[in-house]
Amino acid sequence: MMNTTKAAKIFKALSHPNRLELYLEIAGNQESNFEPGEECLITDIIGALNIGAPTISHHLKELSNADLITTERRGKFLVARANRSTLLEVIQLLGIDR
Amino acid sequence: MMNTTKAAKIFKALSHPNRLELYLEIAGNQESNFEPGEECLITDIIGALNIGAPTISHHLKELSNADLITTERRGKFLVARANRSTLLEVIQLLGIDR
DNA sequence: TATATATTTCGATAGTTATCAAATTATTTA
DNA sequence: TAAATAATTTGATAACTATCGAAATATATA
Repeated sequence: MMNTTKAAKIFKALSHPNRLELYLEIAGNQESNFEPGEECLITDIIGALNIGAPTISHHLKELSNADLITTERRGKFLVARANRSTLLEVIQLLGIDR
Repeated sequence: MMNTTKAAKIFKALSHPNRLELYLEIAGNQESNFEPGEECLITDIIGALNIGAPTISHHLKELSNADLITTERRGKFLVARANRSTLLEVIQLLGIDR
């Protein structure tokens, strides 16, 4: 269920430039490929963003805790996917459509 | 212009439960009254939320810095109004509509 | 099995911030 | 003008967090 506490947590997850960039990278890669098989590989993102792997790991956990993404290990790699529904719910709370 | 830095700042402004509550109070009061004269009086909010006036003042400044609200002094009182357009812009950045 | 690669955990640090009490400023009203 | 009300500023503190390097773990591959 969505409430202000949960919503604040979601916004917090998106409140840091690097972490927001990370989320957009994950959400963006997802939408640019229609194949379900072409998810976002974290190892590629680490190269693109200018922060170390430990920090990426930390950020991923926060995005995951906020239900903004899901992650899945595929062999040696980590695959991330964006949860559009979480974003939709929190936007509804803001009542932007009224 | 909207970019990730600006967007992160907006999300940060909404990332604290009390401040989000404050924003929703401002945005909510606004929509419940159609008269432009019936804005949201801060003095009423201070009674409703469980935090002191200095903290409210601090939060208002952050919401204002993020362009989420505008404030105006009316005599002894402060009046707040929500900026819907800022919210719309940041939602567009998230690409939820694609 | 030994090495290489990908990610996470740990420990530490520097910077940020939500909150309050006290004092101050702005405005109205008695 | 004096007192009351509304809001802000100041100064302090406790809690949080983004980041890193180093070490540990997981997995694949030579």
